[in-house]
Amino acid sequence: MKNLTKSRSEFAELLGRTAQAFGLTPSVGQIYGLLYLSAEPLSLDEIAESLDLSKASASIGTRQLESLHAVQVSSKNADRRDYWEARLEPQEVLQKMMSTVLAPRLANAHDRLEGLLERMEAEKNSGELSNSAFTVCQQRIQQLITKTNQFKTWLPLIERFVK
Amino acid sequence: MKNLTKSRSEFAELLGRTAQAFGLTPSVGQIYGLLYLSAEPLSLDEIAESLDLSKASASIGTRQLESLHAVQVSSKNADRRDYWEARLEPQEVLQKMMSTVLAPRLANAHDRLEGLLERMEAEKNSGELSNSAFTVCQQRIQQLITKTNQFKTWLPLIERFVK
DNA sequence: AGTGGGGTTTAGAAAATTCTGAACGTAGTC
DNA sequence: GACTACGTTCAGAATTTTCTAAACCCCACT
Repeated sequence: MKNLTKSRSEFAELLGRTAQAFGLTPSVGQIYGLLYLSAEPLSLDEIAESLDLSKASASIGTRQLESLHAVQVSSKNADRRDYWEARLEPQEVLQKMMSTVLAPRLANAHDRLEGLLERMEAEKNSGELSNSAFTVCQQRIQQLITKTNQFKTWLPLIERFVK
Repeated sequence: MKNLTKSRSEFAELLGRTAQAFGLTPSVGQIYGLLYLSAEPLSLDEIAESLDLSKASASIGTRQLESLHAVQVSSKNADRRDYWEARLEPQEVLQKMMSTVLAPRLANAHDRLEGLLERMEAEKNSGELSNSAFTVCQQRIQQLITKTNQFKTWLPLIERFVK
């Protein structure tokens, strides 16, 4: 990483690993880390240069961060470059991620579990699954469905906490 | 996956992907999924056979799940095999993960940020970092530290919610 | 003490993910 | 209407993660 002090690039790497923990790529986290400590907005080339990334990665990364509302783009006039800057409220980024990433996944999981229950009933009827095995499965999956429903209810509450 | 009905192996795969979202390996999730729907405890060989995994993966996976309190091991007498069964309360597994995985990471992140601040001050004094740039960095990292502290406070509260 | 059935370890194979270079599209400028 | 400076796309290279096979250890039984 050129162009950055040791500690600023260390910060970027820290955020890179953090991003991974959230299922994002390291470079996305690094970009956010870079912008988060930057006094002014940076162009794509500056980002790629500072973090020693290809422009391609920088482009993909910034767009993804934008879709997560973690950064915003602007343009200095008389310059056709895009300039990127971090939104400085990590809580809001987190909140957005919860509603745009976590919530849909939860809904998806819920649907899959429902579908699974149906297919298991079919397997019971066709004899592939013994009655007693089915009972166990049904009961446990039902419990899981209930829990995901509960969690869905709590999610907005947790969001407000985090904010 | 031999030995399992279509829907049971689908459930295992679903949990495999879910596990990845939590930073675990797919096989770990699959094993939990298998045990979660199993009426009786299973031996290592049965797990490997059912999920089409090597015994090595099964061994590593079960041990990791044990450390997360997601499964427990027992032995039928007159049989030296280990028999594994799922703990059926996913909430408690989640809670345990929060305290054993999330909390230490938070603490670690906190320490790193503190260290970073110090090193940045040094960089300012040595002239590597301009005064104005330092001010921005300091302020923003400080904000981050404050937030992680807040989050640390909330964590136990959230844990109780999830349970 | 030797044997066999169990679990664990680990070097490296396989798979999955992430990143890059090169080609492309587009809009502003001369 | 060619040129240039920018962002984007995508095939495949590079890296990282995950899994496996084989060697190993340990204990129970003989």
